[in-house]
This record gives sequence, C-alpha cells and structure tokens, in this order.
Amino acid sequence: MQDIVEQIQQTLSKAFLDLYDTEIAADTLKLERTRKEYPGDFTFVVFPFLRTSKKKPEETAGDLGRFLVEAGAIRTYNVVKGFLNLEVDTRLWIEFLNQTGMNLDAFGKRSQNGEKVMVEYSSPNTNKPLHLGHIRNNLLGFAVSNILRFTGHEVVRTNLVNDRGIHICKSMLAWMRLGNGSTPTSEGMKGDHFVGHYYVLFDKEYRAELNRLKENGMDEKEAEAHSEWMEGARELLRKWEANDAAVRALWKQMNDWVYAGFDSTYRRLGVDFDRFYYESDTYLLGRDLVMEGLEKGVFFRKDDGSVWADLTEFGLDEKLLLRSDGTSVYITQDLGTAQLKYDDYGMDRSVYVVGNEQDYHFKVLQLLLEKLEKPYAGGIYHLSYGMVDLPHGKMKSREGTVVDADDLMNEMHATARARTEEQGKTEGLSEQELDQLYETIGLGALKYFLLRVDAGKRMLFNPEESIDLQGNTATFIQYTYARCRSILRSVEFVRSEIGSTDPDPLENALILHIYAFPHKVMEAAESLNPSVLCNYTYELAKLYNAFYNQLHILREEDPAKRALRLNLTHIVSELVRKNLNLLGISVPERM
RNA sequence: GGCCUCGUAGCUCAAUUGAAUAGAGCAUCUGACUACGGAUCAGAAGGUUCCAGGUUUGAAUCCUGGCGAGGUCACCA
Repeated sequence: MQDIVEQIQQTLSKAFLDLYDTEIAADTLKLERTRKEYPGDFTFVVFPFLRTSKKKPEETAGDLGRFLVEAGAIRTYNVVKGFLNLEVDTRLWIEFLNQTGMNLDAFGKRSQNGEKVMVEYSSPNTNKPLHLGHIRNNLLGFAVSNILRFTGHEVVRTNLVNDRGIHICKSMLAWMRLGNGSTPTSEGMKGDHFVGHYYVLFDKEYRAELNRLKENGMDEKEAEAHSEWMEGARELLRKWEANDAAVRALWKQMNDWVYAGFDSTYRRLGVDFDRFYYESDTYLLGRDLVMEGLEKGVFFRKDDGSVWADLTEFGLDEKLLLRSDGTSVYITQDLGTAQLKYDDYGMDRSVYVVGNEQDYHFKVLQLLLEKLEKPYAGGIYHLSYGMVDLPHGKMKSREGTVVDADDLMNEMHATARARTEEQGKTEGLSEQELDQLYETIGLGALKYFLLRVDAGKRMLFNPEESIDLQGNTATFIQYTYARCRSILRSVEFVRSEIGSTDPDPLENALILHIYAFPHKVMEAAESLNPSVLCNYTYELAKLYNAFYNQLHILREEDPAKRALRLNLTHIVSELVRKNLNLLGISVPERM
C-alpha cells in the first residue's frame, strides 16, 4: 500500500504539470493537518503557488482540488480562501489501520541506516550526589539514545566521569581530618551522600578559616592564599599526581563509595551506559594535539611559553591551550578525549549532553578541532539544555537549595502512593506490586515533567508544590494505557481485520494522529528533542479519551465498528507503551 | 562592556522550517457515573505573543532598534 500523503503529493505534482505546465517535486508540496474547525484531513496552502498558477487563490485551489478528485487521490475537497482542504477516502484509513495493526512493533521504526552516533551524558563529579539538574541531563541523554536507536542509528552511550581534581581532594582531606575512620556502612549512608557530606564539611572549615584570617587583618585574597585547609587539598592533589600510594588508595576508596551510590541512583532512574570514561585516564591527553596544531601553525606560543589559539576571526577571543608551565587546561583534555573516543569507535556524530552554561566551551572545542582538520570535527554536537531553576533562581549548595535526586525520587514515590490510596482501586495487588506501581507512577511523573519541556529551554521547578498527577502528565498517559489494557483483557483481544465502515469524526481524528507517528518520531530524532515525543503521546492519549467517552466499544453491535474500536484501542495502547518506554517511562497494567 | 540564549492566559508549558479565529494543563466556574476504569470527559472564562518600527498576500515565528531576565567571556573544571 502506498503512503497516503505521498500519493496525494505525487498527484498534486502531476496537477501542476498538467494544469500549469510547471514541474514541482512532489516531496516539496507540504500537506498540513486540517484545523478542526474545517472539514478535511489534510490542507494544502496554495498561496506560495499563485505565481505559477497566475490565478486567484480560490480558483487555484479549486483547480487542484478537482484534479485530485478526478485522479482518485482524494474523496472530496473544500476551499476556504487559499486553503485547499482534502478528505481522504475512508477505505484508505481502514486499510492503513489493518496494515499497521499487523506489524505494530515495526510501526515508525527505521532499519539500520549505518550512522553511528555517540551520546555522552550524565558525566558527574565524584564529590557529591546527583541533583535535579543531573536528572534532566540523564533523562535527556537516555531518551535521545533510545530515539536514535529506534530510528535506525547505531548508538554508543558514554559517561565521562570526572573522578579527579581539587574537588575530590577536598572531600578526602575533610574525611582524613574529621572522619575518624567512618564509612558509609558505619554511618548507614549512601556512598555518594557520605562523600558529599565531607565535601560540605571542607567548605565549612575553609570558610571559618577565611573568616578567622580576615579578622586578623588579611584581605580576601591574602586569606585565600594563606588558607591551610586549601593548601592541604592542593598538597593532596600534588601527591595524587605524583602517584603517592596512600593518597591513591584513599582516592580509590572514596570514589568507590561514590560509584556504589551513583549506581543505585542510575538503576532507580532506569538509565544505562555502554561505556565509561574516567578523567583520571584522560586528563593528560590532548597535549599531542596541541603540539600538532603548533606544527601546523594553527596555534601559537607566547613569550612565556604558553600556547594559544587565535579565534578572533570567529568573533571569539584568544583561547589558552597550555599553561606557561606546560600543563593542560580543561579544553586541552577535552580535545584529547574527543580524539580518544573517535579512535575507539570511529563514530559519525558525537553528541554531548551538557548544560547551556558550556555553550561557549563547545563552540571553541569544535572550532579547534576544525583548525586541526580532524575528520570528526563536523560531527561534534553540543546538545545544550537549559538549567532547572527554582522559584528564586538557581540551585545553590551554599544556600541549601539543591534538590537532591534521591530525595526527590522518594517524594515522588510517596506522592504517588498517597494519590493511589485516595483512588482506592488497587484491590488484589500485593505489597510488592503496589510498591512497583507507586514507583512507576511517581518516577513517570517526574520524568515526563522534565522531558516535556523543550530541551534547550530553562524550566522551573517549584519544590513547594509536588509534581502534578493530573492533566498533561505521565499519569494521564499511563491511565489511558491501563484503561485500554483493561478493555483488551476483558475480551481477550486477538487482532482481526476491520471491515468496511465509516469512522466517526472522533475516530477519524485519532486515526490521523496515529498516522502521524512515524513522522513525529523522526522529528524527535532529527532535532534530538524528546519533548516532541511527549507532546505527541499526550495528544494521542487525549484523543483516545475523548473517543472513549463518546463512543461505545464493547457494547457496539455493528461488527465492523466494534472491530475498528477494538483495533484502535490496541494500537493506541501499544503506541503509548512504546513511546513512554522510549522516554524511559514504564506503564502499569492496572492502576 | 563584548558575545550567546530567552520574553506567549494569573501560573507551568505548546505552536518558532512564515499561513485560517495563537493551543494545552494547573488554578477558577458550570455540567456528565442504573459504569468498556471519573487519575476521565463536555463546556465557560482567561491574550496588545515585552515595546517600537520594517519585510511579506500573510509574522508569536524573519530583519533593525529598545526594554527586561539568564548564561558566558580564568594560566578553574
């Protein structure tokens, strides 16, 4: 069966040739969904083609509409100003549903296209637990990876763990001085929270020390320079770099505690990775690339020995690549890591899921790789997402406004529990099943809340109000799924062909929305934007609910209508499940 | 200050490859359960799309200027 829209486009193209003697490629003739206040399935806007037709909008639309009907591409049409509204023969829709239902798993899915994409996300520091911002990052990276796989890309999901540096040394020092040999086990704490606790203690001690020094007459800078706590941390970093056995052992111990904590958070969030990179392995990389750039003459050395790139031709500044003492800076190791990843996987594209505060950094990274004429430079893509703001601005650890990831998941679980108990519809579920259900609903709501907003935009989270379970939420969509399943279970649904019947307008709207799915999931993949899929799925659930409330399914006596409605129920439920799964959200059979 | 984002209903968000009367949800108000699941549905009310110009048959969308918010411009990562 030929695609319905393509068929119309090709006939339109022929119409332009026959009527106006003009060749226009079929796939450039855009068809939109007809607005609901007018009759029609698709709308062709003729305004851009008045120069070719040399006629008034209404006449042009009439010409084209007549041609389409005579060619048998549509059933009927109507013209409103320059808008040509087309109605498709309902037999085609029934045929579409029968074909879609026959192979639902493959609906919208693309076969392997040979493109390999790396998606790096999460990339945490190992000195403190994950917070709300990390959750947005993780969900985006995971969902984007799923969507890319579904649309035919080979995907490698990576996590570049920042496991070394001055921040980890701060936690280490505080633990050495104040820990008394305690461990996560002895304190009954999750490892990442345990280590984060010492990071906070360091900061407290450091600030207290600065205040003492300032009271003794030093200014801010002097005090910082004389801080014994900070010097202790720097000393640990030097020893770490010199491979001091004791320091390395403590460092490994603290990181392992953190990893155990991260692991359980990742597992609960449901995200996963194919490959971990660690900065302790990669932080020395990149210097070779800088040397290479010097030889090629695309970078330059200043009198003090430091190495720079001149990016003023791109409207940016000069960028430091190696310090005067020859050591690396952040961007240097990112250059090296980019090369390492490419050597390891040879991917066509490399997507970095990183907050928009690093827009400048990634612009520079790509320019530098282009200057070095690296073949992978063009494939570097910064998937920049907006910060999650609180009502009074950013999360600030010093002000204690950081929304902890684990706490938030617990709260969502509790909210889901309270709401479910209010509903009182869970007879016969075991304690374990109930717990699973609260997790499905609570985390679903959290994930959908974070994914439904366009990734590039900043968004607001109000900790005072718990995340909604009504309206445009995962709960609403999950409820629609559970309801569909309840119907299908009750008749022990087995798919059968739908016979000839005229869909009701509510059914028609639902069919058209189902039909749009392959296009929508491609849009989500191309724009690397899961919110497209959220909005699509919400709309799908809404259309189904409207249909459900108005029309009988099981009580319908006309066999063709009943088959149509049962098939719609089946297709919607599977599509909902598939989409939520792509977004990392699970669905309950009952709720 | 330079550069980059963003500004849509009281609130949170859609629509940004230019198209018909700018759409949802929350909150507010009014209706619908002798049941295929009311975590739902139907309806009401709510808009100078920050402001001023410009391009266009047509602008929330593109251009210019202003106002407001955020980010960034380290020999930090």
